[in-house]
Amino acid sequence: MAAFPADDLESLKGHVRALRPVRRGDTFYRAGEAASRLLIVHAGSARISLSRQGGREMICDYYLPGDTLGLEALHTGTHTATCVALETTQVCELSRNSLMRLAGRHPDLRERICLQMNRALVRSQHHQLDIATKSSEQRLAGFLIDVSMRLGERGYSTHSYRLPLTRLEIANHLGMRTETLSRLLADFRRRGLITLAGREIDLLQREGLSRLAGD
Amino acid sequence: MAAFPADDLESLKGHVRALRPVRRGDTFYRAGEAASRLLIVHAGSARISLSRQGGREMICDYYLPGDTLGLEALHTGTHTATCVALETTQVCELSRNSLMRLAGRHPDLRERICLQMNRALVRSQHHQLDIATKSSEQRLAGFLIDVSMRLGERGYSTHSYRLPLTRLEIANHLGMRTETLSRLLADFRRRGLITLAGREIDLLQREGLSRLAGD
DNA sequence: CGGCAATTTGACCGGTCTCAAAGTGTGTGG
DNA sequence: CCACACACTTTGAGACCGGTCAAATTGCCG
Repeated sequence: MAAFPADDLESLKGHVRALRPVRRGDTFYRAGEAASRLLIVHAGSARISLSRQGGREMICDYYLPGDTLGLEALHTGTHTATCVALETTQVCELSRNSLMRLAGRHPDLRERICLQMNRALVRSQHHQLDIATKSSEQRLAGFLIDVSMRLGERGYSTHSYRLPLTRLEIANHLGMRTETLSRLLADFRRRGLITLAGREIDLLQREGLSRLAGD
Repeated sequence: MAAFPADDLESLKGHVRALRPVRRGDTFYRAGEAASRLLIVHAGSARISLSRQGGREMICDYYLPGDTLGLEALHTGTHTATCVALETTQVCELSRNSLMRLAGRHPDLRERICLQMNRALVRSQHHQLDIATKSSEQRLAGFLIDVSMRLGERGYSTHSYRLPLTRLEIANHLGMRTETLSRLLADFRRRGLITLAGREIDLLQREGLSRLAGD
């Protein structure tokens, strides 16, 4: 999911409104609610999740600064997922009405929106592939690399970072149990692939992890 | 994935070109190829799949008459998935150029395209959820219901139909092995939930299957 | 009708899950 | 600033689902 281009935000000036920061766990929107706006992450991070009756829930994806929240609901008008802040997070809002009005005048704006939706679709399909065909170990290695790359795109270190999700959230996102995740992390550490202290992680052997991830 | 509305096709007259039917196994496009057009299924069915080096591949979704093929590539210009006919299938093509040109003049056309992409995204996320949180049995029950509903939307019987995919393809789509699928189908039959002869299937207890599917 | 692909069935194995319990952080209120 | 409570994380033991390998059976197309 590429960042929302800065020049684009520029052209939206006057239509985008910065909201006050929210804290970890606060909800941006819930599945079933009417969707009235698009949110753009300014600082912090967020996750979207789906849930089934019965309590089972899954974190479909996570979002970093520059990413757009609420795309799933853009054209239906109703949210199909729930979006929650992962840490203290600030977003800007763009109302659906302004967006619709602007879309007519700015072909490149709607290009960008569609492009982001496109990327979300491709990401989702690849995650499907991973969950269905890879082992837990491969998925975890892939995840560590994925986070690293996305942080890298935003100018942060790709080698050493703070995990944006808790163990519970990571396990859930990868379709495994926290116990399994914990064991795998311990294993990676034992093999010298990473160092780990709480949420702080160092990728000691990117190559090794990439190879493990299996593509 | 809703069907492409008939009145919309009407308005596209002169821009949409019917292609000659292709047979089962023929490829509409491959991952990596340049994307120059959108395809709309007229008769028959198709599937899209992703693959990793190493041969592992996954069928992400399947498409029935009225569905649109190639959405994943609409804005990047390069296909990220491979699309293959499931049976003798006829599609209509709409070139990307015409589409871009038309999009300016027809706000509702781009609404529709985005809406379809939206639906594809939501479907993909839900499939993620299913693969990650449901048992093989639940996924299979859910799949049988899903096919039934999609056929129903198109005016076919929801009770009795011909499976659009082979066992291998179904298993792959659901993230399990053909052996597992075969055993589960045998089980469903033994329990009186379905009858099955080759690809012809009857859902004897929709309710039971729905309950099994778990939501 | 022959041959090959698709499907089914069986036996066994292994990766993950489940249940349980012990550690480790972390935030809040006193 | 400390201490307590509670959430998060780790570790262990055992069970089970689904995968793997192998072989028999069925079905389909030339």
